[in-house]
This record gives sequence, C-alpha cells and structure tokens, in this order.
Amino acid sequence: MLDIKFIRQNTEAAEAALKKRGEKWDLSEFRGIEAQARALLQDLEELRFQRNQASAEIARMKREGQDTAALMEKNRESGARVKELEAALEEKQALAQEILMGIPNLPHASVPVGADEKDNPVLRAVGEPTAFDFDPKPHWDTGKDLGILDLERAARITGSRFPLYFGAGAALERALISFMLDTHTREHGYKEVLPPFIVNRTSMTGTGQLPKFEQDLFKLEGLDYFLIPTAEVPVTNIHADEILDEEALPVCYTAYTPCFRSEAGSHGKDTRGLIRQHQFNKVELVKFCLPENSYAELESLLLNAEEILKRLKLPYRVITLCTGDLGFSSAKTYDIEVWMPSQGMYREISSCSNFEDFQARRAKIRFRRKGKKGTGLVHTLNGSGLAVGRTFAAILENFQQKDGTVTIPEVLRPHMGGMEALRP
RNA sequence: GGAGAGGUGGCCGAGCGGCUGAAGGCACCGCUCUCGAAAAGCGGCAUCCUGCCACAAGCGGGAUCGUGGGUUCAAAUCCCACCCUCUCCGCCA
Repeated sequence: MLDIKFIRQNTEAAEAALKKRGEKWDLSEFRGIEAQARALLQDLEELRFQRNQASAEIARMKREGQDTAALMEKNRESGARVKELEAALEEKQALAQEILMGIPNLPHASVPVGADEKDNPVLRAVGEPTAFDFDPKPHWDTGKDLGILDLERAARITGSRFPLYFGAGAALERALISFMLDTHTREHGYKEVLPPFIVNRTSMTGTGQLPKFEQDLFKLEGLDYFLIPTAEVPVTNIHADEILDEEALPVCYTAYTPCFRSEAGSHGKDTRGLIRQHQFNKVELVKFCLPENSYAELESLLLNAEEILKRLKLPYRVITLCTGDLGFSSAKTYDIEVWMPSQGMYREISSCSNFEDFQARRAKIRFRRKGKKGTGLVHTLNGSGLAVGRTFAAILENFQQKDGTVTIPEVLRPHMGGMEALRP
C-alpha cells in the first residue's frame, strides 16, 4: 500500500512511476474521494467535539443536581447525526481503501525501465552452462528412470501438477531443505522458523496477495483461510501490528514451507516435470530492517541465496527485473536463474525483493528509534533461498552422467548418509 | 466437542456507567545526588487519524481498553455476536 499523503502531495510523480510499470493510473478520482472523506471526517470530528463537551456539561450539572433534560435531548439529536456522518465517512473511506489496495508499489529509482521480461538486464552470470558429450535428458525422464519421481501416480492421488518422490529422491529433497536451512541459520545469521501453512485473509492482505490475486490461491472451503503460496506470507506477518525496537533490527528469518499455487492461467506452460507444480517446497529468507538499510540488505539477501547455488556448483545468472516485470508489492527485484540443460535456458529459482514500506504499511509493522518519539514503518524483504523442487530438477539435469546416474553435490552428501550418486 | 475463567498501555496489573487514554508497579529515557556506579529523589514515557502549519516544532480536535454491533445524553465499564487464550473433561496424531 502506498502512503496516502505521498499520493496527495506527489500525485504526478506517483502516476509517472506507475506508468513505468506499464500501468496507466489516473489518481485524480482517488484524490477526490479521499478529499471528500477528509471533509466528512472534519465535520464528524467537530460534531463529536460538541457532543463530548455537552456530555461533560451534563455530568457536571448532574453532580450539582441541576436539570439536564434539555441538554440530553439536544445530544440525542447530535448522536443521530453522528451516526449518519459515520456511515457516509465509512463509505468514502472504503472506496478510497479499495482503490489504494489495488495500486502496486512504485519501482525504485535504480530499477531499469522496461516493458516485460525481455528487458531484464543480466547482472552477473556465475559458472558456465553445463557441457555434455551426450544428449542431456530432462529431469522428469531421469527422475522416472531412477525411480525417485512419479508424477503419474501423483496425478492419481490428487491431480496434475503434484509431486511424488520416492527413496533417494525424497531423501535428496529433504537433504536440500536441511542444507539450505543449515547454511542460512549457521552461516548467514537467519533465525529458523516453522510457520503455519494456512493463513487468514488479513495475513494475505498484509503481504499483498489479496485482494488482487485471490484466483492464484487455494482457499479452504467454508473458511476464510488460504494455503500459503510462499512462506513470505506467514513469516512477514509474524510481526504484523507490532512496533519493533530499532536495536532489534534487522530481523532475519528463514523458513522451510511447502507452497501451494493454483497456477490459474498457466495451463499450457511447463506441463512436464517439477518446474510448475501446485505444491512445491521452498526455503524462504525474510528480513525486516530500517529504511536506510534496505537496499544494502537486499544485496546481502541476494548473495545469501546465490551462495546455495555456488555450493551446489550449479551454473546460474542473476537478472534485475525491469519496471514492467516487477511484482505487485515489490520496489525492486532480482531473480536468480539456474541453468537447465534439457531446456537450454536459465530458469527462475529465486526471486529476491525489497518491498520497502509497502507491506509494512499494510501489515502495520513499525519500529521505534531509540530515544526518539514516534514510529516509522520498517522495510520488508524476502527471497527464495531456494525453490527446492526446481533445485532438485537442476541437480538431476546438470549432474546427470551418460550412464544415467546423477552425481550428488558434495555439500549434500553429509545430509544423505554419504551417498555420492543416484543410481537406477 | 462439553464445562468454566479470562482478554486493559513495552510488561505486570487496578478500574466495572460520567471528573479514566486509563491508578499503582516494572522496564525505559532525562535530571539531581556521587570521583564514578548502585541506591534514593524529581520529571518524562501508548498508537493512529485530523486542523492550523513546512509531511518540523508547537497548539487544538477525534478515535482506540480482543473484534463487530447494541443500550445510553455519556461505555474499558451494561447487553448481544464473533475471535482468541488458559483450566478441567471427552476425543485424538
């Protein structure tokens, strides 16, 4: 959510920034509604002031044993008028709020201007695309041949786009989760959390999934609860409605959760394999920090995520999302893309974003500076560290051997009882 | 699922129709005292919105005692619904 005061005072700048995202916003209507709401508020407050004064007067007169009937009658009337104004105000405020909740975040000045994903510049590439002296198989074939992945049976259990791992495959998935969490907690200074996988509407609204993207979520029937599409939602909302001490910042959490996405509108895309599933595992990184530090924190969060790929020895590149490709809540996003040999291209495996105060304003996450009065909104950030299913796929593809075995990255072996390769 | 108790400021905790945005304590921040510290004393210390105004300071106003409604001239206090927490019983991974 953007700052109303900012919009009020910098309407054109806000519109220009939104235009960079490829969205046309005319905020004059919003300004008008918001101005009407404030005018109503002033009338209402004036009326309530008079009523409060009269009530105090009644109390004083009663104590002195005077007759208060006339004043009470007068206040009864203003009470009715207060209710009318309250209703009118609420209507205007709801309207303004609805518009405001639908406005995406403004891109940071450092975000390259562009129309879509084709305009995302590459920031750096690490490692070379894996070279093979044979035709590399896609991970779904390798997984099937090794007997560790069974997407057909998963479809029987649930439906399409659900995973089913067996044996060393299940162990590899679990090893990846452990390896990622251990690295982030022991070496990168994050605190591990294991949050609820189902959240309420308020939490979903706090991080920006709602109200706009309800069709992307799985909702529980008969309840206003949703399956989380990312750990970002429960973990960011840990501090909703809180005022954090300046000294406590930055607060850094890492969380493993399964993620559930309905993938509405992506029927034709990535129909095979682990790339696009309704359920997948992810280790997430989440930070709460002071506004002046958030861009430095974004860089370090990005490096923390990259470190996982470096240690797994998977080739990857980092791209900066251009203004047109930015997510709804984000002010700046880097995507990390891993090399997928069977597709001959890099595929997203992590997305690291600075939301500035956009989520903090919605979820009311604030901080207080030492010795100063008043509060400020923290900046929130998050990034995948990493998407586990896609990492699994990348390992199967990049480390496959001609004989059909897959070499297990060295850093994972301690998590897999010393196993060195996946064999049929 | 059944029975009961309760949700008040950063924390503990009083209030149970008006003078209570809220006693008292703890924590925290100033100051006094001290060579310094401790102790003691004095003072300060919720959030959000809003008007004047420079989105400052300051002054004024409104709202907020789990959430939403209701009663009343007036609600933290009374009534209703819902949510949550705790205790006991039942069931259960």
